[in-house]
Amino acid sequence: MAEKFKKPNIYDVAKLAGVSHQTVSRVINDGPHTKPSTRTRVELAMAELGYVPNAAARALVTSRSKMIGMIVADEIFFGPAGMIHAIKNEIRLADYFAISCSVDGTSSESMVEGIKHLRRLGLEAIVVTTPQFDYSETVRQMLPNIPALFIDSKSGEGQLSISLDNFAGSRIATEHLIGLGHKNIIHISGPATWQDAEPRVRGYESAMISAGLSPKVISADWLIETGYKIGLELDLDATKTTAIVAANDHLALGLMKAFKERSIAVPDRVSIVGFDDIPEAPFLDPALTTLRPDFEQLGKLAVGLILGSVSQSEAVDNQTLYPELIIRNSTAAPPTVF
Amino acid sequence: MAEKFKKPNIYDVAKLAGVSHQTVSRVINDGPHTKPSTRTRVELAMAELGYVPNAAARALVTSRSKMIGMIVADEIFFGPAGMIHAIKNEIRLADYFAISCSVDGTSSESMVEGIKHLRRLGLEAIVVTTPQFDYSETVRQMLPNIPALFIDSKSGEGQLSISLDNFAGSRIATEHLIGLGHKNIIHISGPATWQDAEPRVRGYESAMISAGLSPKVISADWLIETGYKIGLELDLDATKTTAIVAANDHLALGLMKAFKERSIAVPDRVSIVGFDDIPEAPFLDPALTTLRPDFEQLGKLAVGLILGSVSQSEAVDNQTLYPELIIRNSTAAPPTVF
DNA sequence: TCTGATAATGTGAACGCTAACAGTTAACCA
DNA sequence: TGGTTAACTGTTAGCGTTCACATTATCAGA
Repeated sequence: MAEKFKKPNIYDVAKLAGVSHQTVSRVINDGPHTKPSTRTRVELAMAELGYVPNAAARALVTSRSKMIGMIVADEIFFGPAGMIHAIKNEIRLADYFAISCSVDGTSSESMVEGIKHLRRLGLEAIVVTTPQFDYSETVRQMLPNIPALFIDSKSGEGQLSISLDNFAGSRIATEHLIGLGHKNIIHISGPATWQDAEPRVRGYESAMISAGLSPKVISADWLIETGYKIGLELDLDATKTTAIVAANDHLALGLMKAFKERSIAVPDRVSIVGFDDIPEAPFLDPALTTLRPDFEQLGKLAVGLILGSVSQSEAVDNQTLYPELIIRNSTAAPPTVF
Repeated sequence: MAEKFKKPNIYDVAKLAGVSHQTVSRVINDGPHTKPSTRTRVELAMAELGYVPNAAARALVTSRSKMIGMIVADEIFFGPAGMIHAIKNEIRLADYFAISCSVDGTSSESMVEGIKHLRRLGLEAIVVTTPQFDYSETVRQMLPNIPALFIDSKSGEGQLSISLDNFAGSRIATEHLIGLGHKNIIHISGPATWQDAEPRVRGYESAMISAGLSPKVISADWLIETGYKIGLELDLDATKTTAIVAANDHLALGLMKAFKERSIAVPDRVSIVGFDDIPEAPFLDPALTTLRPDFEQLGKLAVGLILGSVSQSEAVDNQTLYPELIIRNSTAAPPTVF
């Protein structure tokens, strides 16, 4: 063990099994034209030597690395984290390797560094999850010749992209409130730099306008703290606001914290809907009504797309990536006063 | 672009620059003995051709892949996620590639599958973050000859391992409560299968015994739901309990939710300390006193260890991986009644 | 028993790079 | 000026695979 241990290669296996290296290669790759008896003999030899095929050598000759790169940003947030995790799992199930690289999603310099880092691996595809900015140009320039998939990217023209249906989700949430009888519903939006934020605004507006109500949007970011600050300042009575569609659960949580301090009852005085269904959501006070995205489905679709087993048009067709509305206790009918 | 595009190799660069391929190689690897003028000439040629070194070819000849594998489990939890993220970043800063593979930390079959998946890449090291079980034997058997680092692993004998000082953290938390005047303090522990849980119990017990108080532990897992259930059933008055050390923030959150429903005031009737400092902690009601681990430090230490720049004994010496106590509003002096 | 197909196996080269060494040029000092 | 050393550059081989092809074994059917 202490002395230099040389890993066995295909020739060592071949010699032990009494065949040529090419036959061993065929066994490894499930190639055709291999007699069952020789196959088992080779397999035995591989086991005995503890042989493990060398991915680098294979990659060199086939120029297929079996690796998929991932550029990820903002993975601290619940949404991105869920997506990334799901995609990684699918990549592995497809017998590929996922190599991810965290970048600062707001700095194109950091982005370039990340791509440079990944580039020499000879990736077969790349998945980019930078929810704040659109780096499709950068990626395409630095990595032409390999398919790139953008998650939650604004500009979907002529490139693989996929996203949760934020529009639909937001619309469903708003309709839920309208269905309960609310008229004055406001939306606390995510930051405009994030690609997710805008469709959530549009979904809300669309539902409001369809119901003959007038939308009102307050811009924010994704942070609990921001929700809290807004919650402290918001004058609900002036606008007769009885319900709020928050762009994510964290904003909703911040609002609730502030309302608690101000003795504004949720949902009696004001209803709140979130977005994400973070693990804490059911245990907040009150339990939060929210939208649950289907990350698993997204992962499957993503990997299907980049590996070419699903075409872009197909993906759009069975795009059942609607978030699901989970109704809990933070939403109720509006107070009768209004 | 449509027709087959052949990537330039080292010879193409050499030809364009009018040098030998070996000179190009020297430029790439910052080798010694290269005249500045030739160096720039080669660099220009590389830029012109868009040359990117092929990692597979290099790995093949040097048998150094520059890749570090990570076997991770339970990355949905805040603690593991933070560690993993930090370690990955450090790996990248060291100019290595991190390839992670998620496994089911409770199934050794899944573990074996994961290792098999990673093994053929010719990893230079492996980091194992399976907070529930100890897989050091499996890893050592399947991947002899490469250094393996275990995070939060119980059995640290003769192998690289590193962990947050859960014992110290838990002790500090308990001492904080004792310092406030509490006498009857209980601990809701994490699941025994997790390697983090036990030192937190011991830290609590140690502080209690040092103060001449008698410890009492209730076993749980990490889930909010479990904290909630325990909170619903707990008879604080019978035991005159005035403070609780929860093994993590989620348990604390569950407790608080239950206590709210039962109109048990926090911190007036009972103080609660958590562990993790999840992003939500400051915005719970009341804001949660908790312990914040230093993941960044852990990541640095981890990568230093596996790449050999830090020795195990050194690591133990400057092991400043104490979690920091963040005091918020969920802890206060005990009610005067008791 | 021979023929021609097809199944099974073997042979050499190539993938793109670096290690090891060999060779050449420049630099210095006496 | 020559000779010695250091700086620079080139040549060859080999890392462990797979690919394309060449070869041999097997087995029908006539």
